[in-house]
Parts: sequence; structure tokens; C-alpha cells
Amino acid sequence: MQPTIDFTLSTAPQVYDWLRDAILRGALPPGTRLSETEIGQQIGVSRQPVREAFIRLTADGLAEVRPQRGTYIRRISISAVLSARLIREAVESDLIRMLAEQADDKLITQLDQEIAEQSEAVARDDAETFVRLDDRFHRLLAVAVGQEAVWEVLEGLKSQMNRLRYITARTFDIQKLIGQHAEIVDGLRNHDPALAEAAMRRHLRELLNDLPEISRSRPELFIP
Amino acid sequence: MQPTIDFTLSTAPQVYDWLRDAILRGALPPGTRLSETEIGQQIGVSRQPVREAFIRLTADGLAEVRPQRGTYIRRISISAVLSARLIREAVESDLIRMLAEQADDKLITQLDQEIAEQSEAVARDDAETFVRLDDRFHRLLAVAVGQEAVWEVLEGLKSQMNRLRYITARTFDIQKLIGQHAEIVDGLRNHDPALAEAAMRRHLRELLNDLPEISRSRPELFIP
DNA sequence: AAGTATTTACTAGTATGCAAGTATGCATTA
DNA sequence: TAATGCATACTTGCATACTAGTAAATACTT
Repeated sequence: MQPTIDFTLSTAPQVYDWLRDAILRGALPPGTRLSETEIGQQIGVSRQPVREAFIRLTADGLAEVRPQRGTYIRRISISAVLSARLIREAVESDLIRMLAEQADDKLITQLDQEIAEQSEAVARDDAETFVRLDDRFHRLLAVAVGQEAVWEVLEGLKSQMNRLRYITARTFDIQKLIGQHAEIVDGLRNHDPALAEAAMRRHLRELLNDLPEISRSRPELFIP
Repeated sequence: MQPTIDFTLSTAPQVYDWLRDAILRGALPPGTRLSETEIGQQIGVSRQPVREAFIRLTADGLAEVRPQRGTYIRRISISAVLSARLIREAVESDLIRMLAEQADDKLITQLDQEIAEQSEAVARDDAETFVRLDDRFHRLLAVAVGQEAVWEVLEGLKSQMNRLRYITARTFDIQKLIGQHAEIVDGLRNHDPALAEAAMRRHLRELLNDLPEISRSRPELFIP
């Protein structure tokens, strides 16, 4: 596990991107102890850019600096995950209602195509691709109502949820999720805001179904 | 304009808090050029803690570092402000619906009291106090449904909106805002989720009424 | 042997030095 | 006069030295 640093560019952002990705993928599990010096030596840079990466990770809520003691990967905050889900449901519900009133045939066709791709991925048992396609599907809905900036905000909030997703990826019933995507698109196709919203809320409420079980079986990963 | 640095604590976070407050209050208007060295000399610390404060401000979207050129206070992003408002409306609407089903007499009394305090502030023509009370009112609603963490997230998003608020504070029709607060509480009093939600949406949709005018008269403060 | 002081090896926080890129004003040139 | 080259004074990015605080192992005392 080693990043490729391009020394013609600034190193600090590259260190940040590398560490952030590693945390979200679970390669650096909660509670892991990091050290500015150690990481710096590992990738061949001084403490300084590593330190700056740690500061940004702390601002993201992904790391925690204990002065004169060390820097630790933060445990997953259950309340932060639940908050992110609630916010996502509220916002995407509003967006989908707006979209139901203005969706045109071209968009519906595009969304049907997205769902077909998702089905292909699940047929190949390719969970990782599905996660990517799922993100793209929801993003596309936001872009279609001209609210790409809103999705960017949700993306940031989702970081805590994503950490969970990598832990629980196997237990998802992906086929069911795709069916829910189809229900959402049906709501758009019929220009029925209430239907689309109901489908979206049902969909997003299922995302954390297995949180209680996971947090019971792996308590060392979580804080309230 | 000078912060008081407590040298028994870490200085970097203190520098960050000071600069952030100055930006949100408009004391450092968009486009202002900062310098690590200059700020450091001004408050008697080295470049390092100032630099770390700049990094966090950049992560907040409040500053922008141009390598080898300087650090600048970011202009207010109109799309970010609009996104924050949309998200706030979606989330607070959901929260107020949940609250309408479970609000008890004690809470209603407390909210009535809050509104009374707001009226006192407007009677004294004390706009600054009203801004504080307004924040407390909305926060209280979130806390009452057990979603304080959600409000913390909204607080972060609101930073761009707050910069606007300090510019436009005088032009607000505060009396009208208080009336809308009362409508929201009436919805809760009658345990009528639809009524409460409608009042909340009406309320939050007015917050940016004067954005078009402000952005036309002060274009140097904004980017699309 | 148990408990207490001390040493030692770490940690992050801060200050400073150097390198490299940028902007600006001035001198030079056509 | 206008345009170009260049010296100079900035800027941030990174490396390094030093400080102070923490924790754990070790030595010492009772």
C-alpha cells in the first residue's frame, strides 16, 4: 500500500487524497494510529505535507489528532451516519419531486439505460461496480434538476456512510435496490411527484438496515 | 482588530477561529488578500500556525490559496448559497413534520417564550440579537426531535448564507420573520404536520429574497 | 517484592531556513 | 514612445531544528 507521488505537483493534497481513500475503503480501519513521521518516511516526504493532510482529514471528521500523543483514524459516529441518511432522504425527496414535474423522455431513456447497466453489474456479481453506478444514478438525478452543487454537498456528507458501505457490501440485496431505482424512474415517467418521492424514501430508508447488526458485531469500529 | 492568543493553548486553532469569525462577519470582505507572514507578525506567531488556519479555511470554502501568489478570501458562491438554502428547506421541513406529531405542551410553551424574546429584540431594534435568537429557535426545533447532530451539519452549510446575512441585515423585515415563526409553532400546537411544513417552507424561501438585488449592486462580492 | 522516581523514546506544535514560482518596477533597447 | 529583458521583492511549499508534553520501561527506594 503505497501512493505514487508526483513531485512536479504539490505533495500535501496527494497525501490527503491517498489517506482519505484508504480510510473510506476501510484499508485504514477506525482506531488505527498514524504518525506524521512514519507516514512521511513511508512515502518519502517530510512531516510537513503529511501534517497538512492530517489537518484536512480532521476537518472531514475522518481523523483525530491527540496532541503529543498521536493521530488516530476516527471511529464511525453512528449519530453522524444517521444524520447523513436523514439529510439525504430529505434532500433527495425534494429533488425527485421537482424532477417529476419536468422530466422529459430523453432523461427517462437515460435513466432506464443506467438501470440496465446496474443489472448487468449484478449479473456479473460485481458489487464494486454497482456501488459506483449507484452513486452515478443518484448524482444524475440531481444534475437533471440543475442541482449538481447540492449533490456535491451530499457527497461530502456521505463519507461516513461510505465507510459503512465498504464493510457491509456483501450483505446488500443489490437486486432489491435496483428494483427500487426502477420504481423511482416509474414515478418520473408518470410525472407523479408523490409516487417518485415515496419510492425514493423507501429506497433510502433501507440503506442502514444492517447498521444495528454491524454495530453489535463490530463495536470496536463505532462510537455513539 | 486583533485576537487575543492564549499561549498555553495551541495557537493554530485560535488563529482559525479568529479569521473565520472575521470572514463571516464581513470584516474580511471577499477578495481580500492575506499573507501568512503578515498575519503572523500581526498577532505575534510564526507562519506555521497561520498556514494551518488557512488550510482549514480553504477546506471550509472561505479562503483560496493561490500558490506562490497569495491567499484570498473567497467570493460568495451564489450556487453554494442557493444549495445551502435548498438543503435547509428540505431538512427542516422533514424535521418539523416529525416534530408536529410528538410536540408536547412543555415544548410549545418554550417556543412561545422564544418568540416573545424575539419580539423584544425587534422592539429594541436589536438586529444582531435577533440573528442569534433566530439561530437558537431553529436549533431548538432540531434538538426537540432528537436531531441535534443534523443541526450541527446545517450550521456548517450555513456559513456562506451567514456572510450574506451580515451584509443584508438591515434590509430584513424582521417583524415578518417572527410572524412566520409563530405560524410554524401554530402548526406544532395543532399537531398538523402539513401546516407546520408549509409554514417552514414559506419561511425559508424568503431568506434569500434580496439576493438578486444584492448581487447586482455588489457584484464584486460574488461568483456564480 | 511492591511501589515510586527517573530515564528514554516517542508524539505533535511551533519557528525558521531554503527553494521555486509570481508580480512589479526599472533599465535597456528598438 | 513602446516593447522587452531583468533585478528585486514578494508569495507559498517543503524540509528541518527545537520545544514541550506523553507514556512506558527501567532503576531505585522502602
